[in-house]
Amino acid sequence: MTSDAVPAHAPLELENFLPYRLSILSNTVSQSIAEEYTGRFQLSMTEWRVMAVLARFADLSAREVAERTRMDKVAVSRALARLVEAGRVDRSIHDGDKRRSVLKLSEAGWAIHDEVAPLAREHERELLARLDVAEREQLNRILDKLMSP
Amino acid sequence: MTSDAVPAHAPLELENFLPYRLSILSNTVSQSIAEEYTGRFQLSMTEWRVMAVLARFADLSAREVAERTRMDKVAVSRALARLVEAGRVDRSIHDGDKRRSVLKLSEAGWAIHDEVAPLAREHERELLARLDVAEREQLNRILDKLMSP
DNA sequence: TGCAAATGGTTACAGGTGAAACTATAAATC
DNA sequence: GATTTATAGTTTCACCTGTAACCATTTGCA
Repeated sequence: MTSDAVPAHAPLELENFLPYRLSILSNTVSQSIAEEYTGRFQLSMTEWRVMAVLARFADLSAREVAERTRMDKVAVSRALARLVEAGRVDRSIHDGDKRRSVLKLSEAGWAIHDEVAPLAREHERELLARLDVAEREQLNRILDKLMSP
Repeated sequence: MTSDAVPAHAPLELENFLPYRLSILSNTVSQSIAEEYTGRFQLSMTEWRVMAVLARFADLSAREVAERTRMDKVAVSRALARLVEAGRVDRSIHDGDKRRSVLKLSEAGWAIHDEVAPLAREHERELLARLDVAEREQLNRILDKLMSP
């Protein structure tokens, strides 16, 4: 008989499983922001991330953009190709190292940035509005701990 | 002169921008778990999610799996096709509705589940070990608030 | 009953993605 | 200074993804 040999299995409760919860939340938030700019500016999420980094740190190389965005260097290369093609990013070659590119937002890139950045900020504001001041501090501290090396 | 007409621009500080931090953390965590099973079991992340849901709730339809995993119905359809093909999920047809499928893990599916689930749990345990008890409670409460409808 | 609308699921298409291979340049080593 | 090794960036390949169109079945309703 097998009646006393049935294994327990112990399935995950996805709804309480932290990695799953983080994934759902992150996707929901990122997608709702992306909806605002993908249609309006023909801008993919990876492209926007590259632009946001170049807005904050000018004259980066492609590798540095990849490090800052934590994106794959191939993804960055392709996003940059589209952004340069669209005239949103200016690419030149590094003075002392002909392998490196030197990247910065163009006028047109800044114009888009200055429209998208407030939209993104507004989404963050709405999200944080669900939390009180103490919870926001807690969240920041917790994320710091979870993301530390 | 333009010296008093330079616009502020106000780029996002990605490193303090909540949606971005969530995205980085979520991707890091999910990928480190996925590394454990993609190579060993030829199992994609979407397939694992489908299996985890079917482990917890048997006899779901594909649409119900999509709802529970919050995945696109097309993604679910394709993951199921692969899982059924690999003999990891049994698919039959609903009694009173010939459109619906009725899905459950097979023996082989359960065997994989019983290896992967502990790996996933161990990763969550390691992640949560960075937090004290109070912080864990705070995180759960905060995620509930952020994810509520 | 008959027919339009809704639903479950799959397929086609048009991208996007990472791993690995590749090119060009620079740095290190001898 | 020549040769090996490392680095920046692109291209190729094989695969994954979402949207829209599609088929089959069921439901709603006249």
